[in-house]
Amino acid sequence: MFNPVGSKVNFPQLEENILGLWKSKNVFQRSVEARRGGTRFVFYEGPPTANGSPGIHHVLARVFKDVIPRYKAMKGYWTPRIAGWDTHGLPIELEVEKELGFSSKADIEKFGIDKFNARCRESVFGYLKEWEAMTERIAFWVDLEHPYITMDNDYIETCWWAIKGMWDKELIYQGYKVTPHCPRCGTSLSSHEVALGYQDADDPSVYIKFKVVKGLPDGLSSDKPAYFLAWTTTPWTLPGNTALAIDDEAEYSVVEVDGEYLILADTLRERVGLGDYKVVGRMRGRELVGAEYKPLFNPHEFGIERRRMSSGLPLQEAVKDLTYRVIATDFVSLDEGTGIVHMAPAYGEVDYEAGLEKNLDFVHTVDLQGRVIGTYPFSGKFVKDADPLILDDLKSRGLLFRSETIRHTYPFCWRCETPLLYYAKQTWYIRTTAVKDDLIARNEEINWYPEHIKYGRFGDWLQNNVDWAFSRERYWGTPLPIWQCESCGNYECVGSVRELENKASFSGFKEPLDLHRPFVDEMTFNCSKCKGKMRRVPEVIDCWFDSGAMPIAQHHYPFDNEALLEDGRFPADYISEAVDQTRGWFYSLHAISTLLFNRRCFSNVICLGHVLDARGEKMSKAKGNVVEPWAVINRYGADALRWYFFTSTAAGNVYRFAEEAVAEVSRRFLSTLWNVYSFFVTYANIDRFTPGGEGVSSEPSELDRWIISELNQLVVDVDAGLDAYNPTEAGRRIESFVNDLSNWYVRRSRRRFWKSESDADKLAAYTTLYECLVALSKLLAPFTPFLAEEMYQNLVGSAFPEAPDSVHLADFPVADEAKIDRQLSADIQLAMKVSSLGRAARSQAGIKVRQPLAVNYVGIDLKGRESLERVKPQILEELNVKELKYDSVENVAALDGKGYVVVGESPCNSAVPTEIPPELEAEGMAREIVRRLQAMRRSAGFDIADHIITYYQGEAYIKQVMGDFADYIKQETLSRQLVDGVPEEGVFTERHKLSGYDILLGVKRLT
RNA sequence: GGGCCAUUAGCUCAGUUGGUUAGAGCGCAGUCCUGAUAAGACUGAGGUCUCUGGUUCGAGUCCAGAAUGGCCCA
Repeated sequence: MFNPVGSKVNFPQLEENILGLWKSKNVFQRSVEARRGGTRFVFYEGPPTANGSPGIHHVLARVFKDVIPRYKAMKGYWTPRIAGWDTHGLPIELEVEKELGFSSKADIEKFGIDKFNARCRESVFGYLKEWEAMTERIAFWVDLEHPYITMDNDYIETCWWAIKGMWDKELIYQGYKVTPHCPRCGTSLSSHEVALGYQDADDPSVYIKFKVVKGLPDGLSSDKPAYFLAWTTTPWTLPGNTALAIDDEAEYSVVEVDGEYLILADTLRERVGLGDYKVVGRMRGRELVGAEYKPLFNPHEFGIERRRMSSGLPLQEAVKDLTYRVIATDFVSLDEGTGIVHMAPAYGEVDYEAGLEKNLDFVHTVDLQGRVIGTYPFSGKFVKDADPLILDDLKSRGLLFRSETIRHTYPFCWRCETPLLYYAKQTWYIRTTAVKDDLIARNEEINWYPEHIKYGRFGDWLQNNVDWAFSRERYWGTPLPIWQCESCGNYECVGSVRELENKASFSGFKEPLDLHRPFVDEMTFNCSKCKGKMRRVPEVIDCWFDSGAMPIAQHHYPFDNEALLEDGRFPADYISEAVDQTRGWFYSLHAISTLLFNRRCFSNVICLGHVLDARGEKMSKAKGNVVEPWAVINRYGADALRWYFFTSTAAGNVYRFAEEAVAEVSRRFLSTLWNVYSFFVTYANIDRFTPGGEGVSSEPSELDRWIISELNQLVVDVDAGLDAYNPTEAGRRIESFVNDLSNWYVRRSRRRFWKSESDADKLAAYTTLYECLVALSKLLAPFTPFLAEEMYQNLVGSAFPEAPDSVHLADFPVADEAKIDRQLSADIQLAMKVSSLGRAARSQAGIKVRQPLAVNYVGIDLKGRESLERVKPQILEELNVKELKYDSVENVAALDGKGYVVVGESPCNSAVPTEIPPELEAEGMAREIVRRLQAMRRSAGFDIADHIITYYQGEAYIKQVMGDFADYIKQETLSRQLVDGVPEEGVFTERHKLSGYDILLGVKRLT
């Protein structure tokens, strides 16, 4: 006997029970260990940070992370899954700063880096409990008891080892990077922070004249001075100017103004206010390239260093008549300004990039507090205060053409509202460009889902690879393991704790070991070159490096697990994260593994779309459209949410999330399946059906063979879908199978289950439906692990004590392809279509299906007739007709209006007669009475299997029908007797009017 | 400003190498069936396939441009 299953179900409650079962039986660990001998299937968990509560998008990622390993485990792979936590990084620092009310790095240093980092360490697991609860509740099976943690000493040590490996290959270097810098806080801001602080601001909008000294275009008299006209909104960057940029395709004009020549883009003459002046020459931009001009301020005259942007930034000697060149770049705008762009490589990212490419000079005229340095008249001023003084100076020298103000959006520090300066700072780089070809080649070996990421977003990113600026001037992170000699400037990179301890005159070690700042900063040793004191550089590293090093760092490679790279634990077979990780974790994994080993890091990756709100807009606290995952799970259950994520759209698309969509999934799919399951258990218990019992070697009916054929095809398709990392297709196939199972197989089979005699046909029906439900529980196990388990426990657990005691320990179904009958499948499909047409014809003729008809004509070709003939009984029953007759489509169409109603057109149509002979009308009446009696049984609260006595009273026609169809009525309603007379006292009684005849019916339960 | 993705019925989504009349679910209206019943079936209404051009005998599908939304960069 199976446990009784009601038609109503509380999924969240069911799931909580299953969680208890898994825990008590230790099912997750066993599902891994049971396959220990199998081929290893490696999953890498991209570590989330646990210092915020998990959102709905985390649920999406986690269920995709879950479904594939579950499937692989059922396919016999050994698939341990290790959890991980990302514990470093700016967001954590910012939160602690907020807690402490800090506004700058100076506050942190005053507070003490040790105390600050201790706070960070406490805060990183602020939401750990919630993360663990969520992970468990949605059935993401991952080993939470032994996670890797990026702040552990061992983890950091592997990062050091990796950095040292790159250092030894000369892939690490120090360079400049232009970053948004807050001069008050003294720190760079991340792009995320910059985005927080855009505001409208009034700034200067000035046109500056740069005097041409060489390369003046031909045909211009050299007796008049010529100037390049350039535009800027940041006058303070002008002393840092080292080049002018033009567009080499654009047309430039020379305009004569008050005895001077001004050069600018022709299309911008009008805008600049020179439209009415005489154009004395025109040329392509490329003709201007190489022309030389005199700097506005020669740095050597103001005590400023001039460096060359080649490797090492060599200092340049003082030059009295310094000139700079005009270069061509591809970012010169012809929509605003003058078409000639002022370039200050120290204060602009594109400027800096162009500087590297064109080997320009590099001049810093501002310090990190935003004050002008050197001996300018405006030195010592904050840059914004220096602006007007600079303009006055230029004006006095006749170099200011026009000066206005402009209102535009400019980034400000989100903490202190100070305007940000783009500022070139020293940064440590990883020379990823040195392995660009390898990065691209290794990407060839990765299967991306969706495919377009491979050569699109990710491939493009690799094609345009730039070196990885991986140092951060922060506190809570993996310290950069580079020490510098105080006296000779020599750098040494350290690759392990032991290496550090063994350095000459090493000191500063404190128990217990903590590789974070400030403790690591206190560790010093002697320079191998000059015996000077080596101190660690102040930077920590980008936390993307931490997470990208997880394949090795989680195993403390190579200090432990020396065989890691060869023992099947590398690379990953599978990872999955959302699409924003293409330049985050996907890249850091790929880059580190290519740099160190020139091997791919993962073989298959599902790249998920983002979860947006129902209107397709980003969820944000400000908009108040954030979906709380617990609310959804507590209402509909984790399976419903999982199924929604798997099947609602292709994994790479955005998800338009609405709670109602989860409700629909629950109704449409989970409830339908549950109904089938409940139906089966209810009747199987009544008939004491025992699966696998010795018994009648039953002859499966056409219908049974059909659903078994469909089932085996389903197994093939689901297996293929999951094997191709496409849970969406696989899930949708299951959905359509369940629909067929419920709406055709079960509906068509109902009579077989509730008929009284237990014959071979009945047994075949039970056996077939049982097989379908058990197979479904296994197919669904990776997708909806709770419902699958519930069904499995009841269907298999009770009948086969020797079977695995969890569906997640079972093997994935294997299709018996011999049972796939494509012809039969096509036959039934056609039967469904013909039934549909027949019902439509009845509907138009106004004849209900309960009314039997003598014949239904089907217009169809010969091949179709053969098909239908094979499944004829099903159609006769479905349409409630005595006979199915075939003819050509034309002949059937011709019946329309001649006593028939015809529906459909090529390739088939259907005709039903409108006249009903009396004997069929009586039969219809009998069925009508049966239906009323059935409804009354239910209203009276009888059990399905209760036998009854039926009372009736009515006119002669009713009595005749009751008599003629007595056997039928008795059988259908489980009536022992049909009594023509007044029901006894207390009998459930109803009065009906059927086709104009009054009838009184009573039902009495027999005990 | 650049790159990638998306845009198909009121809503959520399918739509294969270009090929007959563009489909499903939900919702809506109506009818039916019913001991799976807070399900189910059928019918109907609902589409300038975002827009503009192009290639082609033929475009939802290929190409170019634009718009809107999303993501990543700047």
